[in-house]
Amino acid sequence: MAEDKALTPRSEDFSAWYNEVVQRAELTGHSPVRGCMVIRPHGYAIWELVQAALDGMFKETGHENAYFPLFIPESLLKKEAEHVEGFAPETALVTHGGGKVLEEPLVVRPTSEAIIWPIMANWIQSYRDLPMLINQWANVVRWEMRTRPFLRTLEFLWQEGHTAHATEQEAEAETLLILGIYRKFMEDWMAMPPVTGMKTEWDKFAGAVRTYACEALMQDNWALQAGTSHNLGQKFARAFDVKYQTEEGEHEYIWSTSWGVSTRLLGGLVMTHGDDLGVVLPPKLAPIHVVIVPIWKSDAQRTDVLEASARLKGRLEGVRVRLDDRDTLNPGAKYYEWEGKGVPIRVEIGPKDLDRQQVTVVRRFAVDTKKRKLGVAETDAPTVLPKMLDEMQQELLEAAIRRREENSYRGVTDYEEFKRIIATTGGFIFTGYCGAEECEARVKEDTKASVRLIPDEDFASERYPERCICGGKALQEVVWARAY
RNA sequence: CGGGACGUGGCGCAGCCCGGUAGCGCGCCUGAAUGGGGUUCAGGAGGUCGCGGGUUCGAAUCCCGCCGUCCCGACCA
Repeated sequence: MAEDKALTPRSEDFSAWYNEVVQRAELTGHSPVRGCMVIRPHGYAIWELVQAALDGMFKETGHENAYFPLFIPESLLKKEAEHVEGFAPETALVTHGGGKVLEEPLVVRPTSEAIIWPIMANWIQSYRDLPMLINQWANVVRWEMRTRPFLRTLEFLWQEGHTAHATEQEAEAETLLILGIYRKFMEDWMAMPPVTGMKTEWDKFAGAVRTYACEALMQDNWALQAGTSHNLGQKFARAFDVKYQTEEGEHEYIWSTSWGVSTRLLGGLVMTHGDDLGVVLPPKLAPIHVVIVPIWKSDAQRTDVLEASARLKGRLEGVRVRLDDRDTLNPGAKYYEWEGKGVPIRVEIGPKDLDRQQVTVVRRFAVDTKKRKLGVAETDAPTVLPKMLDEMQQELLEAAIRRREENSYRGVTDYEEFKRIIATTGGFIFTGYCGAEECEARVKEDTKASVRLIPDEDFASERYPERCICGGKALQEVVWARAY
């Protein structure tokens, strides 16, 4: 499918590799619109698995889906001062409709707080209506200067949760619950273990009181902000006049949250696991778990191997199997194609296998390379393959955790050492921090690394240095990295 | 938005300097053989040369303007 036989190796040019690999795997395609991408069927199938898993987790925790309009009257977006300041510069504005100039321009949603809260305000009357836990799956538009497939596009798909609570504590609990769900999803499904924590004051969501985030380390040791959960306090409630009546008959503003993950996750998936052959998919998010490649030389063999292939396919319950019986491609060509797309397991069935009553099983990756290719008795395959998929999922996670730990540097105090790490290996650098925005700005200027977050108790060091890397007194610990 | 490069069949490119009516590789279609790591041979289809204007007998090629893409920077939950 692809024009060149080999991908640019990751070690040579990670960015070029990334662009090539998403094309090679047919995850994305070019569009005639600047900065917008096409998500092709294989990419969209992965997104559907992401959606299904997250949607289930949201519903288990009491959330319901709804859908709100794409367009936001400009006046509504302007109601929350910080929010508009943050988003106005990157919005698309519809000024004409039906051939006429609109009386009021419509903003194409960059996020939906400004359209959701005026509507939800009417849904909420009483304390009995709370908490109100709403999610929507939608597309949003942000007019970014520079775009990259999945990582930053003008239009992207995401989910955005919006919840209303009676108390500040409940809103904070919700914000943290979702952060936990995101983390669990990234670990258990994506095998992309993030570091979690809180954003600095100046890096939080426009209009939030606190922003929590998941930051995952990619193979080039740059960080990817993979999900955010915001405690909005009463800022939006006040801006959009969202009140409820308490048991005592008083009128109070609600406390709200919002949270989201997007198709950017797919970029993270590629950059976390991909190799120089293409994408590597964790089995839980692989649209195809097992591809069967039949091999034959004569028509008689063709009949036999196709029959054996169909038999195996029928016995693999709960496994997503694809039988690649195209006779226009050589087996080798098929291997490359499916490896590029990240299919976890390939099963080859040829005359030699039939003779031995076995199938040849080839794993897309293997920590123990001796296990990459094995003969498995045909009768055992239906039990061996599902087990193998579970192992692969686990191995990917373990490898990613190992990589994150190996590339995390703790207790760094010397700025020269900090600069050296950023300039050579990169990774997460945990340091003491004075808390000054100017301090981060200077480091950013010097090294392009930024404060990713203030790590939560699961990631914080036992003791962090007393001094910030600027030499000032450290008030807290932060994690630095170069970021996408 | 500043600096640089580039827009030519689906993809990647050559041709442009020195104007004469478009070519290569991959992919695609047909047929045959092949088939355990990107198969081979033969035949074939496919192009408003980014858009608009100008110069010229004649423009992919020269000139002007616009649009777009990529890289660096600025910007970026």
